Amino acid sequence: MPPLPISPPKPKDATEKVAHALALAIHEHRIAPGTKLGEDELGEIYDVSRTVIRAALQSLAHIQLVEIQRNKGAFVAQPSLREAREVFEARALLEPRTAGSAAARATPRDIAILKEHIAQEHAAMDAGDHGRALSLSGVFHIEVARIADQDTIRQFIETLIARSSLIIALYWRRESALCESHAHHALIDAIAKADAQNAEELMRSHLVDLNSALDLRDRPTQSRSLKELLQDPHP
Amino acid sequence: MPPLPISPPKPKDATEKVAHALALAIHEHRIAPGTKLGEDELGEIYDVSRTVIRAALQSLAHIQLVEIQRNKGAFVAQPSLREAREVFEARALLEPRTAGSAAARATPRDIAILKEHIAQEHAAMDAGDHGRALSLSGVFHIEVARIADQDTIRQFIETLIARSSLIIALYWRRESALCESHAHHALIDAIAKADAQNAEELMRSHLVDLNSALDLRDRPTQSRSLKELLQDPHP
DNA sequence: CCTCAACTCATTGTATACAATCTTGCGTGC
DNA sequence: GCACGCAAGATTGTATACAATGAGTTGAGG
Repeated sequence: MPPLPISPPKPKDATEKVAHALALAIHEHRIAPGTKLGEDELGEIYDVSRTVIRAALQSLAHIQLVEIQRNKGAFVAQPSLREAREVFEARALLEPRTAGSAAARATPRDIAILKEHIAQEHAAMDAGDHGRALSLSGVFHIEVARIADQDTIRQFIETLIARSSLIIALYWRRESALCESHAHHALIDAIAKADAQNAEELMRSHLVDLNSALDLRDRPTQSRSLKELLQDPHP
Repeated sequence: MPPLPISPPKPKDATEKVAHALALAIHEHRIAPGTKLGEDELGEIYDVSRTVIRAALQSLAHIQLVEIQRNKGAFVAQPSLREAREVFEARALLEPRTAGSAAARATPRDIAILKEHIAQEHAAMDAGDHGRALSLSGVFHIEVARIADQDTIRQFIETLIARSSLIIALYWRRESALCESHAHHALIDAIAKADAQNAEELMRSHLVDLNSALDLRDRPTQSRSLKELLQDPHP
């Protein structure tokens, strides 16, 4: 039996490598929303040509992790309040049912993979690496969707998780705990018991909790700098 | 008041132009699933360099209209039976609620746009241009999602509609009618009356009808050539 | 001292050239 | 005659070079 694949399968070509590396950096909050991603700069960092960089950026733009402005370049996306709300509405629509399906289909191996996730999340937390813990908790949701064995919906959820990472970076209420591993642990239990209804309900409340850890209220002025607001007001 | 925008906004750069042209050709069933899309060939047709063609193909690959195989090239996608079922499951999950939202938000102008769609569908049908009629009926669904004013879900629906076009090309039961304009007309009425519940139910049954016009039963052997099946068994 | 405009420079959009990989056809050996 | 292997052609993957657009700067004029 091959080792448990925690991360998605290794990318084969240079473009995917760069795209994954960038996506990971964004998910782990090592690059802030709004950051300019210059092509030459990235090309030098990853030691590939701009051709590869551009392909990777386009790929990330399609899942809305970065925003490409014609003749201006690529920036790490800054989801608006409205987009943030939409993303979590869509997650609330898709993920609970998916968790239920996962509970109905999960194999012992799947459970092991999920538990391995939890372990890694804890390890990252203990190491104080909040970015990595957050990233892993996103992958957890994707893994649940994978177990549900619905590729189409899983792909949608992947993009929603990706955008959620940006949303958390922008709108997380710092006084809130956002300690996801407890909710994830309960979810694993339900899935392991093939209790679809409970899994569905746990996922639903987990998403509600996540939402309340965010500050998605309307606000007259944003906290970001005026310059950023003027150069990228989400047209 | 500007003219009613039936099609999405005009693409600005060469890449988008090519991507839209290719997507339209696929939606109108002018290119069959499985067709090889050579880069040089397309470059000559659209009079742009392979750089542009590759970007367009990657864009289409992301919405799964084409499948790119490393070092082999791009092909018009051939959704498997399983994928076909998943796509319609996802549509059933997303579109009815979206139609309900659309009914709650539609403006008179929105209604006019939808009616214009119906008219164009009828015109295409009368002209015997089934491909164009089919493509327009897809755009109708996208337009409903736009009216619902949920960009995130609209984007998901767009990809589902795109793939549906391929699925219809592959699995349509020719004895079936697939005459969508009646269902669309009823839907417009419900939306115009702001009857969300009725719109939701009409969309649901419309999707059921669509599904029964397809033959998604398991089949031991496919109707396509052995070579195609062996070179692209959907790994 | 401030404003505006033109120019320079940096960055992106596109095209072309080179390298790597796959397909295909032919030739050799059995 | 058939199968295997090798080589030539074709196609994609990547890098580089050129063109076009935008941003920042510097200078003159008010």
